[in-house]
Amino acid sequence: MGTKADQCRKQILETADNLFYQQGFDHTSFSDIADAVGIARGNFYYYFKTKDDILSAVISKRGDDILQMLQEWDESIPDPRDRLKRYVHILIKSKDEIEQYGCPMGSLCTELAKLRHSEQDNANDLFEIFRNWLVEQFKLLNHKKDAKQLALHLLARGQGVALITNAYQDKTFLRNEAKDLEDWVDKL
Amino acid sequence: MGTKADQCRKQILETADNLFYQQGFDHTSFSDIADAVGIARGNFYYYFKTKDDILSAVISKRGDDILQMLQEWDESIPDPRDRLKRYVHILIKSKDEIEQYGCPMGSLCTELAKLRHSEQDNANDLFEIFRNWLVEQFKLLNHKKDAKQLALHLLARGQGVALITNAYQDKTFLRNEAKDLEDWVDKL
DNA sequence: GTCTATATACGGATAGAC
DNA sequence: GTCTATCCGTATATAGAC
Repeated sequence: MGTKADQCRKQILETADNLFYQQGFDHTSFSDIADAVGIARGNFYYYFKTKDDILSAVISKRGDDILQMLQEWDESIPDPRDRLKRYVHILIKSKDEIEQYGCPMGSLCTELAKLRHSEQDNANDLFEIFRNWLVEQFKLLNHKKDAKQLALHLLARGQGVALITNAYQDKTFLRNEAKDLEDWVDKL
Repeated sequence: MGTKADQCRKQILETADNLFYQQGFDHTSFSDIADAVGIARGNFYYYFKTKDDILSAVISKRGDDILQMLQEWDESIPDPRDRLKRYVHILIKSKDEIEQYGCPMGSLCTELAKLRHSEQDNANDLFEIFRNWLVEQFKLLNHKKDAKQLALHLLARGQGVALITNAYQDKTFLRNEAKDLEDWVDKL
C-alpha cells in the first residue's frame, strides 16, 4: 500500500485530523484541508466522496492510533498501576495542545452532539476504547466491582482538566490536577 | 422598558441563548432564531447588527443570570458549605439538559476556542464569576490558601461530569459523581 | 417597526478536460 | 490522478417598500 495515491490519502487524513482538532469539524472546510495538503479542491473527491466520509475516516484513524498506543503500553508497562499513571501522564505530555485546543476526543464529541451528527456514536466509541482499557487495569488492581465507575471517574477528571485548561489558557492548574490524579492512583 | 421593541429584543435573546446552547453558536443561523421567534429574517437587523452582537448580548445575559442566581443563594443559604452543595446540585437539577447538550458554559467556551472568536474571553468570564464565588465560600470554610485551587478543582469536576454525561447520553454516572462531590464538600 | 427582495460570499459537490 | 470551471444551496447582511 505504498502507492502515491495511498500516501496522498494518508496525508489528507492526517491533515484533516489536525484541522478538525484545531478548528473543529464544522468550521473546517474542504478548502482548508486542500490548501494545507497542497492539492486542488476538485481533486479532493477522488479520495473522499463527502465531508462525512472524511470525518468517519478520521475517527477510525484516531481509534487505530489509540488502540496501538494502549497495546504498546500493555507490552512495555507490566504494572497496571504504572499503566494508569502513564494514562494520567497524557495530560502533562499534551499540555501545550490541550491549552490551545482542549482534548481531541472530548471537543469532537461535544461538537458532534450539538450537530446531532450521525458519526456521534463512532466518536463516543473512542471514549469506550479508553474506558474498557481502564476497566481492565482497575480489575487487575482488585477493583472488580467498581472498575467501570472508577474508569468513568478518571475519564471525566481528565476531560474536566482539559476543558478548564483550554478555557483559561493556563497550564498551572493542569500540573496540579495531574499530580492529584497520580496520588489518587497510588491510593487505590 | 416594557415597550414592544424591548420585549421582542428580549425574546430574541432568550431564543438565541437556547439555540446556541442546543445547536452551538456557529451552527445556529439567523433563520433558526427568526423562525423560532416568529419574525422575518430582515427584521432581525433592527435589533442586532451582526451575529457577533447577538453572541455578545447572549454572553452578557448569561452573566447577569448567573450573578442573580448566586446572589439569591447568598441571601437564602447562610452556611457556605450548604452553598457549595447547592452548586453541586446544579448537576442533578440540570441533568436532562446536560445529558442532551452538555454544559452551556463549557461547550460554548470549547467552541469559541476553536473558532478563535473575539468573544472567547467574555465567555470565559462566565467561569470566572462562578470561580470567584466559589473562592469566597472556600475562604469562609477556612481554606484561605488553597481556595483558588479548590474552586478550579470543583469547576473542572463539574465540567468533566457534564461532558461525559453528554457524550454517553447516560445520567447514572452523573448521579454517582454528584454524590461523590457532595461528600467531598462535607469532608473539607 | 416589519416585511420582501436581493446582494454577496462561501461551502459542499459535480463535470469534464488533460 | 490532477486540474479548472461551475452548479447549487445556504449564510450573513443590506436596501427599500409599506
